[in-house]
Amino acid sequence: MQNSKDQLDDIFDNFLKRPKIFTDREVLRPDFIPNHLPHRDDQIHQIAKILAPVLDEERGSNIFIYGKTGTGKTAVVKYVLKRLISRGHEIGALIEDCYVNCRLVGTVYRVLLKLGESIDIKIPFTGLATSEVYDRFENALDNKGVLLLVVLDEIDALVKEYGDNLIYELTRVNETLNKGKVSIICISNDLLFKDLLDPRVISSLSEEEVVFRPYTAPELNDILFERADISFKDDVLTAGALNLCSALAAAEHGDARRALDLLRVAGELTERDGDAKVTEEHVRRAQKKIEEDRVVLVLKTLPIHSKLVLCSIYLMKRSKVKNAITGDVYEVYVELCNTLGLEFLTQRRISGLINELDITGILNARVVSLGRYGRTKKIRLAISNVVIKNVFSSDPWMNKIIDYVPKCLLNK
DNA sequence: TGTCCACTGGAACGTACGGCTT
DNA sequence: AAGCCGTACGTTCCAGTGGACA
Repeated sequence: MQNSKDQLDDIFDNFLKRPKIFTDREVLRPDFIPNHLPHRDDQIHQIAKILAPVLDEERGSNIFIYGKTGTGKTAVVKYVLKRLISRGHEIGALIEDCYVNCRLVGTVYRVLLKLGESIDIKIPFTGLATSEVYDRFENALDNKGVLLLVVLDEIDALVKEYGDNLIYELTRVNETLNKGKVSIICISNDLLFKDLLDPRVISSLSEEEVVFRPYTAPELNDILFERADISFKDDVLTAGALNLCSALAAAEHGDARRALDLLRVAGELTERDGDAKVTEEHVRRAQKKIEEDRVVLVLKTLPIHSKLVLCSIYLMKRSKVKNAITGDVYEVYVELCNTLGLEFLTQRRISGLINELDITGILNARVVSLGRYGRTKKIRLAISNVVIKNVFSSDPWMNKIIDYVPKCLLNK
């Protein structure tokens, strides 16, 4: 006991004595909005000009913003809106904004709920018809006479799932309201997203379009340099580490979020090791750690049947089955369910779950035709056996079957 | 060249649940 | 309490299909 106390004291002492790396690590978080956004002056000015009429309490044009992840779309919009709203409030204009990430919020109903919250109306999180929520929102907006700037981020996710009805209704609000007004700013990662929209929606929504090109490696370097300056202590970050972060992120379609993540995690690893400087080696380890952490999180939070499907493919790979196809995976899956005494789902459902696992990047599933042996999916694990074994060994259900040898594989 | 396999994937529908309005 | 609503998760049905094989 004495021994472990001494060890603990050592750990705490070392922690307190370690070289300090960060002055403010929050600056490197993806949702931090800095006071200066390098290489985005054009977009900032463009959006500001489009929205400026709002200060006269006139409706600004709707805006459509495109660009891949980590190109600064969200940061720029939030930055401009913050400045615009505060200026508006200075001169007593009735302007409010509401930012909604459609992918996180998930459904049309909940988007409306968020919009309602932003103008202080209370809407129950379930129980009402969507049209009722819409009416309440519209009435409240008109009563208050507010000009609302609605930002619908990752709008492509919502439209793919539920269609463009919400956008259509919102673009029409201004026709029915007397006092209140709405300006819509849609942000999409998907450049082909417009094809999904009704022509009427496109015409009213695309009054103005702003495109965000990916950052180049030198541009990423500038961004990282500015952030590192306020987040790291002096002389802690080596130039090599910073350059490597930009280069790695530039290779991944110029994703600034990715670059900042790399830098933050590299700093955290340096701190944990008690090292004095962040080096290229720390950045390389950070890259590995980010990917591993993502995979482990996905694996742990998978629903039980998805875990069973994944486990089936894992067991097949371990039994040296060369090409896992849907029908065989299903056979193993059913056997695992029976072993655990669980009800099994239909093959149609499992086919869908395999597609979902493919999207997360844990699997590669490719539709192939085997001629007269039919059409199916060839399925491969995209992560190592070791990771699956480790994660599933600590899962109360999966650890019962992680070493199981499926009988249906014995004669294959 | 036509057949036919083993699925794929869209669509409609069912069920359970929490929670609203009346 | 009854009736309705949105959401999540699943089933059932079925037309469609790429390409090996006879």
